[in-house]
Amino acid sequence: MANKRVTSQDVADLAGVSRTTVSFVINDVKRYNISPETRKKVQDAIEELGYIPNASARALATRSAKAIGLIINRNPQYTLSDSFLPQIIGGLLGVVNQHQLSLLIEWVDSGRQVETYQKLIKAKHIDGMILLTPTLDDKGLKELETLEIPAVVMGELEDSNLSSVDIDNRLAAQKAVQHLIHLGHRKIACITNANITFTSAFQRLAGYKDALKSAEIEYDKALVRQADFDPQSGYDAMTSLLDQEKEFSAVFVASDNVAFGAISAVRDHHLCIPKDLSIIGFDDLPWSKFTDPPLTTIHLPALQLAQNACFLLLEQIQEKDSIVKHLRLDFTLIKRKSTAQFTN
Amino acid sequence: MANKRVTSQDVADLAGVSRTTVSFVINDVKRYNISPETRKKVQDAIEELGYIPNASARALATRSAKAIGLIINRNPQYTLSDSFLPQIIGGLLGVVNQHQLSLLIEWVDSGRQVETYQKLIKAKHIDGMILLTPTLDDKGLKELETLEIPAVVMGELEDSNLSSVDIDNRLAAQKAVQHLIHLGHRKIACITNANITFTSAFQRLAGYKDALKSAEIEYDKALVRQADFDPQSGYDAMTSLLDQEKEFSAVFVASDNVAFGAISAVRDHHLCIPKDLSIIGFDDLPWSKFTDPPLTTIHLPALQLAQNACFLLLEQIQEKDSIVKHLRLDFTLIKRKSTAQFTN
DNA sequence: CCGTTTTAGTAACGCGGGTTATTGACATAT
DNA sequence: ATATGTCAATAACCCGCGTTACTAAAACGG
Repeated sequence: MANKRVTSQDVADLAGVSRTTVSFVINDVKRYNISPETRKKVQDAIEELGYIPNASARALATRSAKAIGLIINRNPQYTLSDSFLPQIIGGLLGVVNQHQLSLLIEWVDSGRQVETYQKLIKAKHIDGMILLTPTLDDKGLKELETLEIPAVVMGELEDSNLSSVDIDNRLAAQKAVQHLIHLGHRKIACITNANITFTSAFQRLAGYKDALKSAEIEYDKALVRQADFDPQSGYDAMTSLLDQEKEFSAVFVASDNVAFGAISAVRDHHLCIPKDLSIIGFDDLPWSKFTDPPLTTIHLPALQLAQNACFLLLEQIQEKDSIVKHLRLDFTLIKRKSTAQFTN
Repeated sequence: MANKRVTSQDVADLAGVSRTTVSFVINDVKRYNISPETRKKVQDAIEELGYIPNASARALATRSAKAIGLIINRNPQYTLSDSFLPQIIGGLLGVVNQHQLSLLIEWVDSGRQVETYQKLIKAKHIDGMILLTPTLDDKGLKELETLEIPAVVMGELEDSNLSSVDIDNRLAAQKAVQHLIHLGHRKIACITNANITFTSAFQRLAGYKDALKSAEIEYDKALVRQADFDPQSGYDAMTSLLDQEKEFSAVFVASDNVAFGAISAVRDHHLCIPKDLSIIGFDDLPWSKFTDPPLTTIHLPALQLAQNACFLLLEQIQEKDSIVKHLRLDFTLIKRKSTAQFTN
């Protein structure tokens, strides 16, 4: 490289002051008053040399990385079709940039969560982390609690000491299914968004059951399928439902992404939505209003969830003894055209 | 924090050796032979203390950050509905993890690219960067060339010294439109994927023109609209096309995401795809086969593009004088159900 | 005019780890 | 027995910056 590195010493030399003074100017240390003239001299020198402090050196000296990590707890293949991720990243980047931080993305192999979390934090690559799509069987999360590491989970955990941000998945799912019930449906199938080791899948399924129970409809296992995040799994699940004898007039699909595949399967069975079959989704992805028919769904404030997760995390990082919080944001039932009154 | 930091000195003390030896063991420095016994002692000590080297200190000493950056050159709002981003991140994470690196995500405000690039590199936050969705008017890119910074562009640039990875957008677009022409269509509209300051939009539009030209069809500006990445803009563009007098029997939409909105608009005009109107997309997103009707499109190997971009970047980082390369991966025309023979 | 306080700026150390030059111990050659 | 050459391990310095403790000069008060 032709352009050799510029250090704060170079700035100091050019400005005719000490390195300490340069540091004071840069970090705007109030306690030590430095005269306007020297301040100006330093700033000019910085400008002239195009000096930018070395992040690693800074991190080393201050013991803080000025970075947070987004931890994706899934096999990458699932991530590929995740229409949710961009929104989360967008939300995080907004906040992170505002605070002059960096965003690191990592994905952890299921089964080696503990090591990965430890490595990230101990290496001081990041000051804290935001955990995506937690699973019930993640032993790493338990470990995290004891490690006293700043962390926020995007999702709901039962009796955990980790802060979390999410909507009330269970309640939202219940509302979704109740919407179907209000429309007169009694035989309601369910396709989960994922394997029920994922807490979101578990809770949405629980909400489905709640709704049935409160309407005194018997839960029928034969009407439930587990999908796997992507449209293809939704297609397969719906096909499986339609190919069996069981009758049903509506389906609660616990993710729009999955629902998209499910709708396609319905079409291939030459059934009409919502005439023959009502479908309600979950997530309200950016394209959900453009499906055919436009998808009735639960709107989930993805951007705000991400932003709030970030705020919570920053709070934790700054004050070491901040309280654990479980934020619940509001969801909305968006009625579009994929659900209709039950007609026999 | 209860758990105080473990340094290499602690390891050295426990193992009864010097810090230097610990370093040699960790980095497996071949030149200095250390006896199996001491190696074992050190490794045991590392294990016992759960020692993990501090990333910042390491970066400082080695002058390499062990991290690369993914630079998103767009306003975050556009990113939110980008079905492409997860695939790119997935591809990058795979390679990056394999090489024990970290992935940083940044987005740059248009207009301040230069500062942002400089800041990232000079601060040594990252060793190199991958630039997404370049625009023709990005002065920062020109600057990058002179800075001799490891960088790879995902996209095509004309006469640039920066390495790049992409498909041949222009040719692919041409093939797409030719497919329509082969089906007998002559009046073919076009909706770009984005503003044509984005090179991908510019080139796909150029391919569209190429195809028309080689079939001796006159280019008609009235049949062209610019979209803006997301389905909504596709909906608006298609609506605008349909609402004017001009006739057309097919549309080339330069992005599936945009096409998705466009299809919705067609439906709202009570037209049938492909009977009344053929549509061909571009990108082949994970859900494109589930649209109604399944979308004929250009498949773009997103994962491989990302992986190759990463490989190229790593090469550049390792050997400082590696040659500039412009990789062109293959695309495929995926014929599904949204295009049909022209019938008057 | 001299002690005291304030102000402006600096020397020096530490953050944690990579790396070079050097040492001392031991084996080999003369 | 002395010189020469390995080998294993280490002392010491460097990376670039933050920060504490200290100093010299100026301002102040009586």
